[in-house]
Amino acid sequence: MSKENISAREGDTTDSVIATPPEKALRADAQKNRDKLLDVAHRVFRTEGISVSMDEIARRAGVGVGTVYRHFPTKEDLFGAVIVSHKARLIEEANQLLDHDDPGDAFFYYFARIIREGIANKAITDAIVSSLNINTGRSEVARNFWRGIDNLLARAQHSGSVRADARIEDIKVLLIGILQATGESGNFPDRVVSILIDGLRG
Amino acid sequence: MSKENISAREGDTTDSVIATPPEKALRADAQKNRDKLLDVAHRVFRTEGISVSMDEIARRAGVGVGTVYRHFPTKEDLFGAVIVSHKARLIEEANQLLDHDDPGDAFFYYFARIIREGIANKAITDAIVSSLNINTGRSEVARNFWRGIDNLLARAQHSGSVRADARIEDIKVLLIGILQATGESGNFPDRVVSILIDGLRG
Amino acid sequence: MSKENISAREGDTTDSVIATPPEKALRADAQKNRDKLLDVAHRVFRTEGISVSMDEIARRAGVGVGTVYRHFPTKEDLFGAVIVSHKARLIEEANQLLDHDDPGDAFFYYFARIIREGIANKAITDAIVSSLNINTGRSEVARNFWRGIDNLLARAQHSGSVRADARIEDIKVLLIGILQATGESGNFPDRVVSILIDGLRG
Amino acid sequence: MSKENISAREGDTTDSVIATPPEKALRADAQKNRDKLLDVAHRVFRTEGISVSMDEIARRAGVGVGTVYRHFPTKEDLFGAVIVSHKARLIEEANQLLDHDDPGDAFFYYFARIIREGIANKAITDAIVSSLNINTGRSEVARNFWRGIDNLLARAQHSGSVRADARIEDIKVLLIGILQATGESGNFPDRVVSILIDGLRG
DNA sequence: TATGAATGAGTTTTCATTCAT
DNA sequence: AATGAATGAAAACTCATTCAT
Repeated sequence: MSKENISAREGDTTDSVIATPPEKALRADAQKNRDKLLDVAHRVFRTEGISVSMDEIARRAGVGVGTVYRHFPTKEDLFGAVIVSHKARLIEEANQLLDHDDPGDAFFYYFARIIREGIANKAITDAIVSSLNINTGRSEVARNFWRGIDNLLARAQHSGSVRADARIEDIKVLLIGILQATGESGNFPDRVVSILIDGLRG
Repeated sequence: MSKENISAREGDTTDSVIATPPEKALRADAQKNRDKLLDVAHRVFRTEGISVSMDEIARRAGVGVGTVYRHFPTKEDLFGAVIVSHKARLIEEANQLLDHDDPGDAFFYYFARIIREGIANKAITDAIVSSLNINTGRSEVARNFWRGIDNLLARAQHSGSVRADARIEDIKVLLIGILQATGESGNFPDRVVSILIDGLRG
Repeated sequence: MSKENISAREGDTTDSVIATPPEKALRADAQKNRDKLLDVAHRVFRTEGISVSMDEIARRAGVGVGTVYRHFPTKEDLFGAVIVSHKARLIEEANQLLDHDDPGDAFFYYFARIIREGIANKAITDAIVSSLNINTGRSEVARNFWRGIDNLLARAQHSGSVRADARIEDIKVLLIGILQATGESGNFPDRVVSILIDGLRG
Repeated sequence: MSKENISAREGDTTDSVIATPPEKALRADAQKNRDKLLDVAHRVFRTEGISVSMDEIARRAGVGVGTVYRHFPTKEDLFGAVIVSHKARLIEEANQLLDHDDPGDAFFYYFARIIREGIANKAITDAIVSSLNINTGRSEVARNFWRGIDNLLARAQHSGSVRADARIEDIKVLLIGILQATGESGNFPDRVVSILIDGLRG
């Protein structure tokens, strides 16, 4: 598997999916704060894990805690929002990969892609990991995220590149597992990914 | 991989290694409390993870916190004690598997075995996970645990049953990953294990 | 020794040094709480010593423990704050006494002054006592405090009013000793001070 | 002041006064435990201060905590007992000094003697220090201890060697003060004692 | 009588969440 | 709307004292 034979969209960060806030439109300054908070939360959750205090997040975002709570009534909500924004980006990428010539390459590339993203950004790992819990998908985005992979998987299986018995749940487990296990190191685990992909081949 | 062609010791729980309490013999009542505490800690760590408070453990064991601390001076100590008893059992099993006829079967069986144990007991998962971080192995038991797998791995690679480029670190990542990923479900992830094992074959 | 021939500032409590709160201006309510806390801590440390719990201080101040910790992240910090305010006042006074006409009177007055302060406030005693142990002076304030006395001592010795062999360490011991010994009583020990001063005369 | 011109009884440790336990006669083994406990408590209070736990004392004495509490119903009681045994020895010495030729020497020697003892043995310091609190003397021994000094003081004042206005309370404060202040150092504070004695001269 | 296991209130400190300014 | 001060329920751990063995 190589991502070279794929029209890679490395820096593609069109947040079109995130842009839609839950409720009504926010005032400009409120939206700015919300973005700032998500941005800070991303960085902070990535480096420190979910254990950072809300005060710390508020401090780094340069706002009061009250403001954090205005936007995210619960710490879990903030964390969830971080998850969502990351997933949105990846969902888009999955959709584009559906058009790729080689279904096997597309799937394996995406599989490795997610791991790569997660390694480089603990927030994504957290996002994916926690999306297991919200399993059936409390959020639309979480559902879409896994559906994106599922589509690539189905196509790859249909083409015979991926073993027929693999299910999306298994992919979930593999991804979540490897992401959590390598989360701290920061290095892409080539051999391990290679093992997983070989195990997945049809 | 099939565990059937192995003199399986599924229920084998000979705790010969664990049975030896650290110090001298305890008074009857103290021993009863210590056992009760370990028992409660097992169950509680398994279901709720290590986040349970010592007060909660004391409450469920029907003793005062002071008693918990008399037996286990630190929460880490209590957690460690729970872990050690499990690991000790697994280590013993690994050593016995070194004598098995088919090195490949032995390794793959043990690989699955650990996952099975971890699935059944969150404490084991936590233990294995934390032993990765302390990498070189602060504790003798942790070192022995990984050494046991490494021995089986080397033998299986030598016989050609496992791919030559796999290293013990990769096995760690795979185990830790899958254990964390499936920890909540409680079911043995047959297909996922099959994928991993296929990916590991020589 | 007589403090009468000195422009005595018995009640002089110009807190010019203390008056400046550490950081920025606090919100009205926060400042009120901070003041209340310092006030309570003063009284409580004075009467009960530093063994009082933070909960107790919070309770007496009519605030939650969290509030105490917001203002003083550590018990030591709270204690330190109480102390600093007292020492700051005494340091200033020592500096002013350096200008006094009679070096002997100045020294003896200050010597008695400190005792008087310590008698009236157990926190000061504790502070002075603890500043002995940290000998070289962990805190700037502690160093300045003793330097203030040392300056007065040197001047008095040079003028022949105080025995030449006395060293600042001796003064420390005498002050600390008498403060601790009379701490509980609450009365100024006239005769004892007189004895000490006679023993110190040149 | 010199102790050389006095028939010094440096090692004199006849505990005749202590030997009388509060209640009835104890069984031999019980008495042995009581002695052991006092011995340990002496050493331990001296070096660690009153903050040592009862468990620690029991451990060092090689008995169970229960035994400690059988002999001393309260930690305070144990501490009190330590105090008493030390005072008893000093009381005897004071009584013998009443026969000394030079009343001034006798008093000053005893004064220094107590300091010396206290410096060498924090338990004594604690004993004397805490006897201030039990002021009027909850215990007979405490009363006798101070009466011993008072007798020496009166005789010295009558002979004109000690200033007439000094009272036993002042001596208390001076002793307690210097003992507490130099307690940690372990060195006899020559200059400070010299200052005190000069201040006390008639 | 001795032992040491058990107790549990109390200690310092943290942090998600609420609410007055 | 934003702020950040206040809250108080934990959490881990200690230790004087009691009591079953």
